[in-house]
Amino acid sequence: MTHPFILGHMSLRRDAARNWDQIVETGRRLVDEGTPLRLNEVARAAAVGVATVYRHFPTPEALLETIALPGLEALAARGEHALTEDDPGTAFTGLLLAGIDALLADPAIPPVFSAPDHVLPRTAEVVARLAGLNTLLLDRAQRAGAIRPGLTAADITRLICGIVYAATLEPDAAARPALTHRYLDLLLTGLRT
Amino acid sequence: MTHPFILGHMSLRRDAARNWDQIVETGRRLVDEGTPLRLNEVARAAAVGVATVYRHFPTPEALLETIALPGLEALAARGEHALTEDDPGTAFTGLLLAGIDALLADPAIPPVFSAPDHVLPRTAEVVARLAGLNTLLLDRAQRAGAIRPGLTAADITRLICGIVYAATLEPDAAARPALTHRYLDLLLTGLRT
DNA sequence: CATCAAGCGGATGACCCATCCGTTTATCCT
DNA sequence: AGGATAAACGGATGGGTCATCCGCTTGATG
Repeated sequence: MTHPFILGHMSLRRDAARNWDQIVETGRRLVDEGTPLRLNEVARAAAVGVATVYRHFPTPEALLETIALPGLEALAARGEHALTEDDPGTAFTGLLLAGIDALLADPAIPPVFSAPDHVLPRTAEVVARLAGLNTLLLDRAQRAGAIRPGLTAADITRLICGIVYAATLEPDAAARPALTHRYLDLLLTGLRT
Repeated sequence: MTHPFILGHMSLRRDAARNWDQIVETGRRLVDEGTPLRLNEVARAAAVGVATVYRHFPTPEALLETIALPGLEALAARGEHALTEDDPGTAFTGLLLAGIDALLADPAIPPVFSAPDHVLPRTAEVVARLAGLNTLLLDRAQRAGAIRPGLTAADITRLICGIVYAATLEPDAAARPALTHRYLDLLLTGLRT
C-alpha cells in the first residue's frame, strides 16, 4: 500500500511518503501478529521517530483504519459486483459469506467495522457504502421472498459480527473459518422464509 | 456480598473482611457504570490503600471474577432447576434464554464467561458446571428430536456469546434485550430439527 | 494487658503515552 | 547550481498509570 494523494491534489514530501508507507506496513505486520497497535512500538519497529508516527496517525484508531481500508474497499467492490447477480437470494448470502471471510482473514477489519464511528473520512465513507449495499441486497432478497421480512440491514450487520465473534472464542484459529461457515448456515436457516 | 470463608475453615481478620467487602462492592458499582476495572481507581473509590486491593485481588480479572461469581452461580442454579423440567426442548431453550438475560443484565459476566481460562478456582468450577449442564441439556434435547444433531455444547455457548455481542453493537442499551431475544429466536429456528 | 502476626497504606520505581522543539532535508526558485 | 524556506524528522521529556515494597497500625490470642 502506498500513500494516496489527499483530495487528489495534495502530495506529501517524498521522505514523508516513504515513512508513511513504512509505518502502515509495520502496523500491518503487528496487527497480523495479533499485537495491539501501540504507536510508540510501531515507531520503534518501523525505525522512525515517534513524532513521525503521531504526525501521520494521531491515534491508534487512525492507523488501524488506514490498515483496514484496502480490505474494506475490496469487500465493498465485492458487494457492488453482487448487485449484478441474477438471484437476489444468492447475491445477498454471497455478500454475507464474503463479509465473514473478510472479517476472519484480516484482524484489522473487525474493530474498524464494528466501531460506532470512525476517525478517517474514507473509512466512514466505505463503511457507509457497505451499509447501503447491505440494505439494498437485503431488500431485494426480501422482495424476492428469499429472506423473511422484519429484519433490518443493521440486524444483519450485527449478526455477522456476532458470528465472527463467536468463532473467535474457539482457541484454535485454524478451525474458525469452518465454524463461521456452519454458524452462517444456521443463521441463514433462520433467516429464510 | 460478603467474604466467603476460604476452603470453609480459614477466615480473614475482621478489618480485612470489611475491606474485602468494600472493594467488591465498589468494583461492582464501577462495573455497573461501565468503567473498566482499574485497581488503583478501585482503591481510591473504596477509600482503601492500593496495596490492600492488590493483596486481595492480584489482577483486575481476579476482582472481576469475584464480582461475576454470584451471577454465574445463580445461572448454574437455574440450569440445575432446568434439569427437572419435563420437556427437554423447553428445558434447553429456557437455559439459553436465562443465559442471555444474565449476560445482558450483568456486565461483569460476559468477559468472565467468555474468557479462555480463569484465575479463581471457584470461577473455573462454576463455569465448568455450566458447561456440563449445557452439554447435558443439549444432549437431551437432541435425543428428544427437538434440536438438530451435529452441534456441540461449545457451539451453543459460543453462539450465545455471539448473540449478546451482536446486541452490544446496538448503541441504545435499552433496546438490547429485545434484540437478543429476536436473535435467539432466529438462532432457534436454525437449531430445531 | 502484652505479644505478635496479619493487615494496612502510600511512597516509589518502572513503564507507557504523546507533545514539543531544535535539527535535518526535500522542494522551489533564481 | 545553490540558497532560501517550509515541511518533516526524531528523541528528550513531562505527565500519568501500574504494581511492589516496607515501615507502621491493628485485630486476635492467651
